[in-house]
Amino acid sequence: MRRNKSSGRLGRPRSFDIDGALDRALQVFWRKGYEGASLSDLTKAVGVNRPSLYAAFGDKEALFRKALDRYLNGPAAYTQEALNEPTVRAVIERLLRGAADLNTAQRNPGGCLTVQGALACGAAGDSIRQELAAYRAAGEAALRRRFQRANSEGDLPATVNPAELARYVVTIVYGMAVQAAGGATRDKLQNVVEMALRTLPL
Amino acid sequence: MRRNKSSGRLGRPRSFDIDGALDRALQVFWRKGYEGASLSDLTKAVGVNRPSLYAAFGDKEALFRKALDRYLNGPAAYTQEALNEPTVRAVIERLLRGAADLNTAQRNPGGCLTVQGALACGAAGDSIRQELAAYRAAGEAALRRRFQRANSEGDLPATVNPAELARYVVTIVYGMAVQAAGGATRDKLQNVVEMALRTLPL
DNA sequence: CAATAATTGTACCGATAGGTATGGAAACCG
DNA sequence: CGGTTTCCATACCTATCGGTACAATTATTG
Repeated sequence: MRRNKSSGRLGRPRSFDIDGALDRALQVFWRKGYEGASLSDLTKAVGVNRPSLYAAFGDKEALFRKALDRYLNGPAAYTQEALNEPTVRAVIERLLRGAADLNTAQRNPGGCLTVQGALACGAAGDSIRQELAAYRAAGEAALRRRFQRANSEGDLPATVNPAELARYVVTIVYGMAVQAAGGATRDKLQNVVEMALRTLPL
Repeated sequence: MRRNKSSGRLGRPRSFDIDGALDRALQVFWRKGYEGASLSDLTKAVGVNRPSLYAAFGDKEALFRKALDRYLNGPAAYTQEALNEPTVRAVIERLLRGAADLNTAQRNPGGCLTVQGALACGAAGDSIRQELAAYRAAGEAALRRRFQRANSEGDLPATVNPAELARYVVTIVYGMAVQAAGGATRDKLQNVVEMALRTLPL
C-alpha cells in the first residue's frame, strides 16, 4: 500500500530517475531495435540492476512502450505540432524538415524508432512490430484527415487526393528513416526534403 | 578431395536441392530479418537438419549472404535491368513499379530484404546490417551514375542534380518498403508510384 | 565385395536470452 | 527507538541461441 504523495512515500526511495532511465533505455532501443536490445544492454545503459528495471517498468515490452511514449512526446513531438500548421504546404514542410533533423540528430542514433524499432523480427518481437506498424498507420491517417480538412477549406487543389498525398508524404519520411539508419548525413536528407518540396503537387 | 564432376562425386549425395533450400531460407530471413530468424526457424523451413545446413552453406551469416545473392539475382533483379532503360523517366518508372510489385508479391513476405533484413540490430547482426547498408548505398550510387550519364546525354534537365535525384528516388523506394513491411497493399503503393511519377522534376 | 568419401540424424556444447527468488539495506511512520 | 514498507544486489532459473562431435548411413571407386 503506497502513499500517493510523491513527497512522503513509504519505504526506501528509488535511487534513480525514472525519466532519465527511460531516456537511456530509449537510446538503446533506438540504436539496436526491440529484439536487438538485450536486457544486459539496457541495464548497463541505464545503470540499474535488472530487478529494479522490472520493478519500475515491468517486462521488456512494457519498458519499450514507455520508452516509445517518451520518444513520441519528446524528439518526435514535432509530428503532432506539424498538423497545426496553417497550410498543407507548411504541414508537409514541417514534417519533412523535422524528420531530417530527428533522423540525424547528433546525440541520437540515426533513423526513427518507429521504423527501425521492429520492422521485421521473430515471434518475441511480433507484438511490438505490430504496434509500431499501427502507430505509423495512425500517423498517416492523422495526416490524411488534416489534408481532408484542408480540402474542404480550399487549401488543396481538387486534383490532389488527400489520402494519396498523405501516403506519399509519409512514404518519403520513412524512406528518410531508412537512409539515416544507413548513415545518411543531415545535408543529404535535406536535399531529399528540398526536392520533395519543390515537386509537391500543390 | 572432391571430384569436380557434378555427376560423379564421392560419398553420400546431398538429399536436398541447394537453390530450393536457399529459396526457403530467403523467405525466413525476409519475413523475420537476420537476427529474428533463428536456426530452428531456418532448418524447419528448409526441411534439413542443422549440420547439413552448416555443411552446405556455412554459418548463419554465410547462409544469409547466399540467400541475399539469390534475392538480388531473383526477385530484385529488376533493379539492375532498370538501369538499362533508355530514358531517365523510364529508369525511374521501372524502379518504382518494380518496387511496388516486389514489396507486395503475394507469395513473398511484405517489404524488401535489403531494408528489413537488418535495419537496426544487436552486435550479432551488425556486420550484416553494415553490408545491407553498403548494398543500398551501392544501388544509389549506380543510379546516380546512370543519371550522370543521362545528364551528359542531354536526357536530364540542367536544373536537376543527378546525385540528388538518385537519392530522392531510392528514398521513395525505401519508404515503400517500410509501408509494405507494415502491411500496405499493392494498390496503395501504386498510388505512391503514380504521385511520384506525376511530380518528377523532369 | 571391400574401402573410401561425403551426408545424415541425434545428441550435445557453452553462452546468453528474458525473468525472478531472496535476503539485506534504507527510508518512512508512530 | 521498533516496526513497516519499499528498493537494491547477488545469485539463480529455464529456454533458447548459434554451432558442433560423433556415429550411422548412403553413395561412388576400385
